[in-house]
Amino acid sequence: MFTIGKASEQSGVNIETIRYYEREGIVPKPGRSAGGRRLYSPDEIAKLRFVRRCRDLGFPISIIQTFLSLTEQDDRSCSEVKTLAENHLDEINAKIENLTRLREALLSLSANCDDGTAACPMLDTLMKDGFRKPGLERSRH
Amino acid sequence: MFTIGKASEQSGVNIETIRYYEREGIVPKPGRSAGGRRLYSPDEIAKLRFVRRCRDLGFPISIIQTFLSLTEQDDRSCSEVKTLAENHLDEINAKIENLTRLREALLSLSANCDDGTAACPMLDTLMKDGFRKPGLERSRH
DNA sequence: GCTTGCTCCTGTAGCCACTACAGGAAATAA
DNA sequence: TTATTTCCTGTAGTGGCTACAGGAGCAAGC
Repeated sequence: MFTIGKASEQSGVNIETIRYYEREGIVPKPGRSAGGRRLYSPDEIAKLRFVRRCRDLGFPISIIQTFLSLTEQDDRSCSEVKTLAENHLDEINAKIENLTRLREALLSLSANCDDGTAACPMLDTLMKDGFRKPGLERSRH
Repeated sequence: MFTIGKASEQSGVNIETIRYYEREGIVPKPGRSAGGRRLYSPDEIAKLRFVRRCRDLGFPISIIQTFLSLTEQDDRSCSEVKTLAENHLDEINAKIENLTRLREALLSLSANCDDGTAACPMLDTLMKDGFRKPGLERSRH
């Protein structure tokens, strides 16, 4: 059994984040030592690592919770996982497209932006009428 | 002069968001009618529209505030704008790269994910040791 | 003048996924 | 026995909004 510091090291999940996951019920509450400290089994650490990897892949917590419950009952979970992964892929593709359009818009806006001019043509364009939104939806960084 | 509803329509900024911008000091406080309602001049509406367009381009509020103060004093603001825009472009490019790597990782993970299997190879891989992070940094949706 | 319905007001809380304290207790090292 | 490190709980902050609740103002129709 490992204290939260070791669990953090081995899973790659920040200590504060581990406690946050516990509070939110994303991972089950671990046992405690006599002094009241959290003690993690290798299995519990594997679960934390799994959450981190899914987060690294950009999955939201709500989907990860579904994944975690699917790993408990193993009958025909795979097709559901695939669907969720495909939906996530669609979202990633949409984001890439959106950012690419943003890049184009920014490039053409800042292209005329050269030193020495009193009024900046980029800010000018953004202030005036007639400028159109570059993409489909706003990128929420 | 226009009420907040008209200002929202003309600027494309949500009513609640306009009040939020005012609270946060992002745009100046407008005048009020006898009954206490906000009244916006065309110039103030143009400013709101400017903020929305910058948000659509993905600029954070802090940068937009710099832009707004640069439009007040027009001496040689342009080179500063260009620098900020270029930094923002770098960030956008980094995000696109990151998301592209994510897509590759997800594609190869879900490729083996076919129906009928009891244990899902994707969840399996994510649970086991040895899986490596796809990109440089985590994509925060 | 009165009702209906729309717009507006303030203030507060929620969203997501953390992160950063403060103030204290327990475990370990020197 | 210190000194340092690690841990504990609880709360508040991040960004950029969005969504209420509970009330007031205002315009149009009857």
